[in-house]
Formats: sequence, structure tokens, C-alpha cells
Amino acid sequence: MKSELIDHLVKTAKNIGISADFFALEYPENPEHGDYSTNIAMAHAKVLKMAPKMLAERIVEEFKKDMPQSIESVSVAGPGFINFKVKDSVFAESIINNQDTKTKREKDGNKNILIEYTDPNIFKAFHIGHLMSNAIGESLSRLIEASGAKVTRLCYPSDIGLHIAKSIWAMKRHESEIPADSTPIQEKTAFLGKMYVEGTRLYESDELSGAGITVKDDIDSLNRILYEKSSPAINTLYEKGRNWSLEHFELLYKRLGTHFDGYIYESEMAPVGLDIVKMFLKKDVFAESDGAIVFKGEDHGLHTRVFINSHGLPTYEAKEMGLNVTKFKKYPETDMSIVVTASEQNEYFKVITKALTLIDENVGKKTKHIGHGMLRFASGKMSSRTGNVITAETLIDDMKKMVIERIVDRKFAPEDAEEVSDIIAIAAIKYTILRQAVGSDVIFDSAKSISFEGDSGPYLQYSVVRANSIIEKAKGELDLGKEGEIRTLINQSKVVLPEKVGLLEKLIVRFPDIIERASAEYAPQLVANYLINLAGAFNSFYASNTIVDVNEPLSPYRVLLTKSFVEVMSEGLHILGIKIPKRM
RNA sequence: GCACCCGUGGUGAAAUGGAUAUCACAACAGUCUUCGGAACUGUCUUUGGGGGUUCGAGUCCCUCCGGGUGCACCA
Repeated sequence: MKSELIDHLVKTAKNIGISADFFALEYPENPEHGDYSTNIAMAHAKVLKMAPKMLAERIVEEFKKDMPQSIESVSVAGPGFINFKVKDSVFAESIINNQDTKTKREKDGNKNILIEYTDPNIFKAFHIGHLMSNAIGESLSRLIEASGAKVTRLCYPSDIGLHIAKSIWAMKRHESEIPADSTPIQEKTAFLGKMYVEGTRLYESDELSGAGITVKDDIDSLNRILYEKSSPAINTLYEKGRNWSLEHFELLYKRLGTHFDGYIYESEMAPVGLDIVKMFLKKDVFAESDGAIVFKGEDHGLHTRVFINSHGLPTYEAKEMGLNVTKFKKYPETDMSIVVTASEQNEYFKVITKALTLIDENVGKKTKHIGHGMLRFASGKMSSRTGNVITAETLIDDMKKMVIERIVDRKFAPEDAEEVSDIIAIAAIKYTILRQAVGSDVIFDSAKSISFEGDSGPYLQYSVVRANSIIEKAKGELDLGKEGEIRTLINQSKVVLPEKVGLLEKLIVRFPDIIERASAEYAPQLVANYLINLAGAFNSFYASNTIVDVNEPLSPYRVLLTKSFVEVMSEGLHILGIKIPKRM
């Protein structure tokens, strides 16, 4: 109904000599203003030297000459808005046909999108910052898929670099404490985390490591050994830790409901990046400075960064060159390559993107960085360097304990309670992350900050679970025919449509629009906001109407409406990466 | 010091330059012996200060104040 309205509005505008190439058709916040509203008169009044209200009247007059069937009334309001009221029957029909609730997928149908997110570091804890990156990246992936594009999910685990050298240096010191292979994976990676903290602490101190060498120097040379893979003993430790970390990450991905189509490892990108930087050093993209090879960002209004350090090793920056060039080699059909990281890296990525553009314009232009906010605590910044970290697993498990307490009286079998509480705990966390703008910080003062009421993931889950249970009940009591028979039932007056529809119908019909906009703006919070309003509308509807009632002529319609709600809610929650339990 | 980002009820957030700034939590007052109360209804309290652009500014520009992040060999 929206496209019909836009077409007619554009036609109307042309008839009275307005180009109509810029205007907005929006949903008024105040429902009394109608179902759609446009600022077309205000937007063009100045150019035409007319009072906005007069122009609006003129447009309305012309619009009414050949009004689309679906429109009930048009009026001018306020400073010159034109408000449209859609016939209630159109909404009711939409619910019946269930056409308008299906997301349109043609638009980006041919696009191929790469999206890189999560990027954990082996030997280090998978902390809630990674969880945040993962929740956002996965949701963006699903959102882009919902708009019809083909999405390839990439993960770029960090498996080389100074942080690993620090960890392995500490591991060597504690060789006798290295866990056996039969140890649970959580204990093995916890050991690695401790090694990293110790290595970092001593790297930053002035302590000596043996014969007059500082720990720092010792770790730096170990780093070189790692890059060169020149010591079999070190390689063994490295492989052990690497496998433990990667194994643990896979378990987490599964638990979080995410997966990757491809992995590119930082260690693979080290030689590739090194070659690229050296090649473009000759072409003057990079410059030598104090024994290092740098990119002079100042020439482009940015800041200078080191790409190859004075030991001749590639830094993260050089590897990033290799990574982004490699992505387009591996996936040549790519229309856009998105990289999701914490917003701490926003400035860094501007430099990276500029350098990439100079190396390969196509790659640079198609690479887009999205910075997400951080998880913050009252106690200060979380840091995996000092060991002041909350791991993703700890957070989920803490939430899970709260959920289990909550459902003790629901008589779940132990395995079911386990599964349901996991789904709910993860929903609570993901929703808290996704309900707000991607770039802004999420503040976790305590686990208590995640409520299960009102604006929360579990509230959304609860509303669908309850709706599903009503549909189950209806199956035994009402005859709704089979697929495709509803039209017949309407003709036989077995299904009666309401004369007036409410907010619920109007919101359901709006869903494809929400997806389109959220996807275009990379804004999952628009979906989250919409769903919370939708759930509220359903719960109000539920509270004031008896849905299943054999003596109520509108009952079949209400069940169909409930079904539409379930469909939209399910797809919406899928986009947020939230699963729906059967019971809760 | 320089650069980038952000300041919205007591708290956490929303708002493609549009109308009376939306929602939840908290607080307070209610509903209902339900189709599953993790519910519903109502009350209460908001755009950091000052200029400017615009028919119209929480949104754009300038400035001040406050906060965050980043600025060479970490990732």
C-alpha cells in the first residue's frame, strides 16, 4: 500500500508542476495524524514561493481527483503536513493475505556482502567485548540477508604477534603446570589467559630474564622466533595453545548461534602484508622513518602509523593490508566488505582505509568499517592485559543462574531447564547490546542491569511463546481451514473481518519497511525498538480481547492476527540472533 | 596538546531536519480467581550553557562546559 501511495503522490505532484524528487513519506508519531504523512508541500513551498499550507491544499485537491482505493481520507494539518488515513479494511485484508508481512527481497538480491566480526585473540580470553562484536556482527549479517543480499561471514582470529610471544614466554616458565590434554577446555584456556597476564606484566616491568637481558628483550626475540617458526620446541607450545583456543571459540560460536563461512588467520596475512607494504614503499605510499616503515597519515589529515617495525616485522597495520586485499582475491564478486570492530579503532581504520585506497582503489572504496561501542563497568575499563576481564562465558553463566532461579516453579525436566535458561540468558544479553545504536557504549554495572521485564529480550520471547500457546489452543476449538482456504471461509462468513483495526495490525504491516531501513542503515536497534513496540501492542491486544472463543464471530480473525504476529516476531528475533524457546 | 565521538526525565535508551520529544526501568496508584502475571491500565519527572542557519533544530554550523576514545614501532 505504501508504494501505491508514493506513486500516486509523485503523479499528483507532477500534475501540478512539482518535480517531487525530494520529500519524505513517514509514519507520524501521533496516530491521530493518520497512517502516513508527507512534508512534500513544506519541502517545495519555498521554491514555488507559496505558503506551505496553500500548496498542501492544492496537492490534496489534485490528489483526491483520482484517489487510490486503499486511502480513506487525506487532510492538511499543522504547518503544511499532508496526512493520509488508510482504510481499516486494507489492514485487515493484509493480515489475511499475509502478503505485506513478507519481507521484500528483490532489492539487494544480487549483492554479495562480506562481513568480518568477532576477531578473537588466541591465548587470550574470549571476553564480553568479543561477545558484543559477535552479537552485532551476527545481527548485521542476518539483517543484510533479510534485505536479500548474499552474506559471507568471516572471522579473522589473531594468532600471531607480541601478545602470543608474551603468553608463550610465560608458558615456558611454567612448563610443569601446562594442563594435560584430558583437562576440560575451559581450564586449558584459563591457563593461557593467566600466562598472557603474567607475560604482559613482566614485559612492562624492568625485570631481568637470565643473563642481563630484560624480559622485554627476551619476549621481543621470542616474537621474532614465532614469526620465523625457527624453534620446534616453541612451535609445539604455540600449536598446543592455538588449538585449545580455537576449539574453545568454536564451542562459544555454537552456543551463541553464530557461525563463519571463512577464517583468515593473522599469521597467514603477515607475509602477505609484508610484501604489499614493501612493494608500495617503492611506489611512495609508505615511507621509512627511524628504521620503521610508516604511512604518513598527516598528508591526508590523519595520523602516522607504523606498518613494519624496526625489527622488520609486520605490525597489525601491515597485516590488515594483506587481509583486505586477500578478501577481494578470495571473493572477487564482493560488492562491499564490512569490518566490525570496537570503536576504539575508528581513527585507526580511517588510516587503514586511506592506505588501502592508495594500494587498490577498488578495495579501499568497497571496504567499510563499523565501530561498535564498548562494554563499560562502574569499576573502569575492562582489560585483558591486566586480567581484569569478564569472559563471555562467565557473563552468560551468571545470567543463566538467574534464569534458572526464575523458572524453578515451572516444572521443567533438568535438560529442558538447561536448554531454556541458556536461550533466555543469551537473549537477555543480546537484546541489551542490540537495543541501542551500534556505536554507543553499553553500561553493565552489574548483572542486575539486565532486567527480564519490559524492554528486554525475555519479554519479547515471552510474548511469542504465549502467542504460540494460544494458537495451539485455537487448533482444538476453531476451524480455520487449511492453507489457502481462508478466502472461502470469509465468503461463507466463517471468518469475519473487523470494521476497526488497532495498532497491532498497523505495526505488523510496517515490518518490511523497518527491515529495509534498518538494513540500509546497518541499524539493528531499529528492529529491536520495533519489536518491543510490537510486543507491547500484542500484549495490550491480548489483555483486552478474548482471542479463542467459539461464540465470538471475530475469533478466527484474531487467531490469524496472532499468527501474523508470531511470524513477524519470529523473523525479527531471528535478525537479532535470539532464539525462541518452546516453553519458558 | 591535537584529532574523532558523545552529552535527552532519578536510571538506561529512542527519535530518516518535522507536528504536543517516544519507550522501558525505578517510584506511586490501580486491573485481573487469565487464553501462560516474565501481563495490562494510569500518574510522575526530560533535549548541558550561549549564539547562528531554517518555514521548522535533540538532530546542521560556531563557541563554551562536561565525559569518552585515539594519537609510531601492541592487536
